[in-house]
This record gives sequence, C-alpha cells and structure tokens, in this order.
Amino acid sequence: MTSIIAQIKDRFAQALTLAFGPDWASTDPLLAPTSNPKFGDYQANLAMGLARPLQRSPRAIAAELVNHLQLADLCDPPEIAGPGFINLRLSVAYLQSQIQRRQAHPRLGINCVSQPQRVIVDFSSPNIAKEMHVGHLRSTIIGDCLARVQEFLGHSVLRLNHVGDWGTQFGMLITHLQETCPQALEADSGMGIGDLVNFYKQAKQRFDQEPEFKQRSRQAVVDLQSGNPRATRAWQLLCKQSRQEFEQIYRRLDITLEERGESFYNAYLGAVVEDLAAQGLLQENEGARVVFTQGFTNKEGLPLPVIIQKSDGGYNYATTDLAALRYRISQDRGDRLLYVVDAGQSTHFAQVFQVAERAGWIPAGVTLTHVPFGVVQGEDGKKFKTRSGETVRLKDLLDEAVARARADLEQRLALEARQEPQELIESIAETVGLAAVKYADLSQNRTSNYLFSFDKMLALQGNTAPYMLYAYVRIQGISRKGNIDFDHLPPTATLQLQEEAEFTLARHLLQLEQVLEEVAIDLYPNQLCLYLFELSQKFNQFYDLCTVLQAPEPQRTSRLMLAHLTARTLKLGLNLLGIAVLERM
RNA sequence: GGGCCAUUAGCUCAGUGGAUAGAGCAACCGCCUUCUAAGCGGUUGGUCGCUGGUUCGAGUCCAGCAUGGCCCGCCA
Repeated sequence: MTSIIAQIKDRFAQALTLAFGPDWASTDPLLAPTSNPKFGDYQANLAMGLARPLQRSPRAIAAELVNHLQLADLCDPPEIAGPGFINLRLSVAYLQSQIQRRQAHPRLGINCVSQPQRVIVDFSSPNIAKEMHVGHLRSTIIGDCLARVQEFLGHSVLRLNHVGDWGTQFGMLITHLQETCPQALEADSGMGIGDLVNFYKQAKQRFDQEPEFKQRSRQAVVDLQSGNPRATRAWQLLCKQSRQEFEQIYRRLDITLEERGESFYNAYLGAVVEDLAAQGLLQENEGARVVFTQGFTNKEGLPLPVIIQKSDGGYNYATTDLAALRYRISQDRGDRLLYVVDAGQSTHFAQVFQVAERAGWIPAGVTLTHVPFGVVQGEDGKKFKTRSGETVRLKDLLDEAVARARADLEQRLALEARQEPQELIESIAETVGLAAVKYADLSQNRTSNYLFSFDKMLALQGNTAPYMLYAYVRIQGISRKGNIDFDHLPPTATLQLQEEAEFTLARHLLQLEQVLEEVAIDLYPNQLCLYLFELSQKFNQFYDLCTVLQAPEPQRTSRLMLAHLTARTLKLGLNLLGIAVLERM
C-alpha cells in the first residue's frame, strides 16, 4: 500500500498536468499535515510559490488546481484558504475504510519496501575491558531502534558491534594480567580476572607511573601483533570476559548484535595501504604514511592528514575504519552504511569517508552516513559522572531505574490496596524502568546534547514511556473487563465514527506509515516517539469521553475496533523503539 | 587560530520556508457511584541569542557577531 500522502501527491501531479501542462507535473505539491486540525488533515502549499512563474495570483492557481484534482475517493472537497493554501480533509468513508483495512492487516497496512536495501548499522561498540557507560547506552539504544525500523520496513539489516578489541591499550592489559594473575592464563583454568574495570584502572596507573612497566607493555603490543601465543591467550581471555559482561547488558536490553571487533579487520589493513599507495593518495610525512584530506586544517592552519600507518609501522583506527568500510561494501554487500557514533567523531568520519570516496571505493548507489548524537551531560551541564567523578556503570544505572519504578509501583499498589504477586511486581518494574531509560534517550532529537537526569527520566508522568505503557494497559483492561477477544471481533463489524475524539484518534492512527518512512530516511527516532506520545494522548482523550463497554451496539464494537487498533499501533511502535508492552501495571 | 553542533516559556525539549510558535515538567483551578486518576479539562507563562540579508512569507535559508559544548598528527 502506498501511504496516503504518496497517493495524494500522485493526484496533484495529474492535476498539475491538466491545469498547467506536463512541464509542471513534477512540481512538489508541498504536502504536509496541517498546522492546525481546523484546516483538515493535509495542506498543499505549492500555489504561493507558483504565483511568480505562472504570473497569476496564488488563489487563482489554487482554484485551478482544485478544479482538476480527482480526490473524491479520499477527501472531502478541497478548500482554499488564506493566501492560497489548499486544505484537504479525509472523508469519513475513506477514514473508516482505511481503519478497517489496517485492522484486518497483520502489519497494520504497512507493506515492505519494494526495493529492499542491505543496511549495515554500526552501533554500541564498547571497548574491551572498559565499562559500558551512558555514551554507549545512547549508541546502543538509538542504533537498535534504527535497525528495528529498517528491518520492519523490509530492508536486510546487518547489526555490527565494532568493539574496541585491538590497539595499544592491550599492551598494558596483557602485561598486567601476566604479572598479577598468571594462573588465569593456564589452559582450562576457568579463572576470571575479577572486576575488569578496576583491572583496567590498575593497569593504566602502572602504565602512567612505572617506566619499566610501560616498556614491557610496548613489547606486549608487538608480541600480540606478531601472534605470540601467550599474548594472544591473554588477549582472548580479556575479550572473553568483557564479552560476557556486555552480553548481560544486551540480553537485559533485548539488543541483538553481531560482534565483529576491530581485530577482525587486521588481515585487511595492508591492502588499504597498498591501494592508497597505488592511487598516489598516500604521502610520507614525519615518518608516517598519511592521506591529506581537503577542507580540514589543524591548529596551525596546515592541511590535516589522516594517518594511515604510523611511523612505527602500526595502524590507527582510521585505517581500521577504512578496511571495515571496504569489507562491508564488498563482502557484506552493504548499500547503506550507518555509523551510530557520537558527534565528537564527525571530523573523523568526514575524513574517512572522503578518503574512501577519493580512492573510488564507494560504488554508485552506496551511501555512507555518520548518525551522530550529542554528548551525555549531568544536571550541572558537565560530562555525566557520579558525584565522586567516576563513570556511571550501565548496570547500576539500569538497576536504579528499575528500583525507582518498583518503588513507584509499590506506593501505588499500597494506595489502591491492590495485592499483586511479587513476581509480577518485579517484572513490571523491570519493563517500566528499562522503558523509561530507553524512551528518555530516544525521545530527544539525537543531535542535541542529552541532559541525563534520573529524576526526570523516571518521572512517570508526561512524555514518558510509562505514559504510553499505561495507555496500552488501559486497552487491555477493557478486554479483560468485558471478556473481549480483540482478535475475534464479529467479522461483520463496521467502524462508525461519531464523536470528535473518535475522529481525532482515527485520523492519527492513519499516520503511522508516514512517520515510519520518515524515520527510516531521516534517522530521527524522536519522530516516532512524538507520534506515539500524541497517539497515547488522543487515546486517553477518547477513553475519557467515550465509554466503550457500556456503549450500545453498533458503537460498542466500533469503539472496540478503534481501541484494538490503537493497542496494536502502540505495541508495534514501542517495539520498534525496543520497548516491551505490559498487560497490566 | 580553524571546523562541527547548539542557543525557542521558570526548567527539559519539539518544531518539514507557510496560517495565531507547541509539548512535558513546575505553579494555580476543576473532574473518580462509570472500562486502572501513572488519567482528562482549564489558567498562567515567548524580543524564537543579537544584527543584517534572501523571500509573497523566516524559529526554519544565507552572512556577521555573542555565548556554550565537542573536535583539530601518529589513542580509539
């Protein structure tokens, strides 16, 4: 099915041809949802812009277009307003038929795209032996949401976890491991290293303070890169333990990811250097091999190079990213490469993409997109830290969210003298707490800096996940109370909209497809959040004004259909945000 | 010094060149004998950082300025 807006656009193309000739057929009708419900559902803003080229008044142009618009099957007769707006209101008959159509459709009337792409989403990407923190949380949540939306629309998605499992920091980690915990390196010892974060801190401290340790660490990097078995075993042990910790977080957050760390691309780094050299892009500079990029300068105003190979022969992450990019295009057959990485790396990606472009590695039709997000700040506006200045552990953060959700729930249960099994309380608290964390992040424009506040994200009123979960729960409550099997409403049932609140809700339900298409293209999850928040608001208004179970037939069944479609829309939308729904709360 | 991003109500934020700039929170006033009140309705609250420009029309586009954040050579 084509979205409503797409259908109306086609009709405008026809009307433009009939009114002004085929040259004007491709004029953008500038169709948008109305700025105010009193103007109908959609407004076309093209008449004003056509006034000059057509040498006629905007209102005359609008009138001419309206004369040729064939929209009777979709809309009431169009109205011309103000300087020349063409206002369109979906007809009641169309509205009702579209709701029923979505109702009967397993995907709510949304078909898969006709030309699926191979979309590669690079997200999360924590560093081995380091704590996952709020920055990773943003990448993880936003990346997962974008992947879910692409998948739902029928694209073939590869979710890649580009973990930091390689690089010079492993020298100190391996050395520290060998010196403090050698028994862990024995085959099948099954020994853990303990707290990896403390382990990392100790290693870093020694690296900074003990010159001899630093020296041994440098040697360990060389050992690792040359495949020394003992260094390799230590590296594997570190990676394994980190992986287990990451997995717990991913499982809890319901995130699916394919781990393919930086080390995976080691075998392809040499080819990057050779190809760049063969094309004459590579230059020697202060002992390193670099590509000078265009449009970037350093502090002295000199051209800024991308370092491809260090003077000691080692490689940097730019080289790894180039190798990864080549692999993702040639082996993974990616059409659209998305990098969900913080905005601080904008320059890095712009440079890497430029090098890849100039090297001719980007075939026509393949797009590279850095999907940046803002830094996470504490309530003081500074980088988010605990009071003592420590990085906040992701696990602690999630635990606190869940604990607060539980406390809110228990307080409410006590107030209402409700008795619920402990297991249910735990389960609700977990869902609500995690949903609150995810939603707080996704509901903001990702490019802004994100002010992290437990109090605000866990406030259970307003534009929050619990508000939407609650709307969903209310609908399930109707079904429980009335013994309604939503999946088996009478097949003869028809939608009969009467109250204003019903119309408002129905009109909003039809906009889902448009919103998902926008998110898939523009990659702003907050658009979907906004849609779901407004849907919940409109449902709550309907719920407040229109009784469902006590309404006479056929209104009762009609309202059940509306409620059910709302529930399915909420469930689908929240699911695409990575948020699970609840039957009761 | 250069680059990128931001600046909208007391606070946190939406806003696709279009009509009278919107939410949420906070504050205040109402609404539970009726499907869960984690709800609904109402009131108060704006020089869209500043100055110019483009346009029939600018919070939105362009230029300059101010403030803040992030980045700028062998870490990732």
